[in-house]
Amino acid sequence: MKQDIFQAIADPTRRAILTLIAIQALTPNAMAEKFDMSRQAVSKHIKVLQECGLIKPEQSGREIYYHFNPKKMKEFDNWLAQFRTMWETKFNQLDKVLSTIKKQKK
Amino acid sequence: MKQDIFQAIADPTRRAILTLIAIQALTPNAMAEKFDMSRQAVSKHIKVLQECGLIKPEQSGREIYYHFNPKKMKEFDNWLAQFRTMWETKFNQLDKVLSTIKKQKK
DNA sequence: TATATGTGCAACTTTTGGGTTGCGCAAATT
DNA sequence: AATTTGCGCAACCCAAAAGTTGCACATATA
Repeated sequence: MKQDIFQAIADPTRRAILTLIAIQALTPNAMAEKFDMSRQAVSKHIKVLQECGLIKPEQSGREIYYHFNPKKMKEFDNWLAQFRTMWETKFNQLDKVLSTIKKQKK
Repeated sequence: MKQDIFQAIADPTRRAILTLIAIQALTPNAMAEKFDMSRQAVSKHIKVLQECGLIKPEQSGREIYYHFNPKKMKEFDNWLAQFRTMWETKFNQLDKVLSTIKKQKK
């Protein structure tokens, strides 16, 4: 099951994980302690995040440190770019488009 | 049921709707024709998008044109901002953090 | 006024997703 | 060598979400 980066971010726990490990890499157990949640539940979220490339594992003995992958997160930024001009321009172009459609109907 | 903007964006059909109406406002029927999907299914997605404020309805007789709300989308951009510095800096700070943790363990 | 069209709402079915439990394995500890 | 610890994997349960069907209602059109 190939995971989607948008779907990965939809879950609030996974967003919290990303915010945490953006500061410092953590093991699954360490994450589970931060949230009031079982290790296995956290592990499932880790799997989703890892499958879509948002986090990367780093083995250290029997512990695994997961760290954040900013490059993958940039894909969001790329997707958002198509809308960015719309909130940056004070002059709202949507109203223009809408009225244009209405005129065409007449 | 208050909808979450992250969850709203998670669905590929809803993202397609946003991309479509960012260009020009559309009615539910017009959207359903674009996708291979029933009007009612599209209407459900519309409801989700509307509840979280990403789109706004504009009544015109018996038709309803839904248009994109860029301001709401900017909330997503705001959340993304916390990670932006990480992919902008060429020098990857994560490796530093990771090695720091390892040292602390010793 | 009768009919067609565009829409939302509610009930139902099917699929997906988050969480728990139980297990096995490998690395550390005794 | 035996035990503890950290982890992933698989099976299962339950809640939520996506899609379908049927309906009601309001606005156009004949």
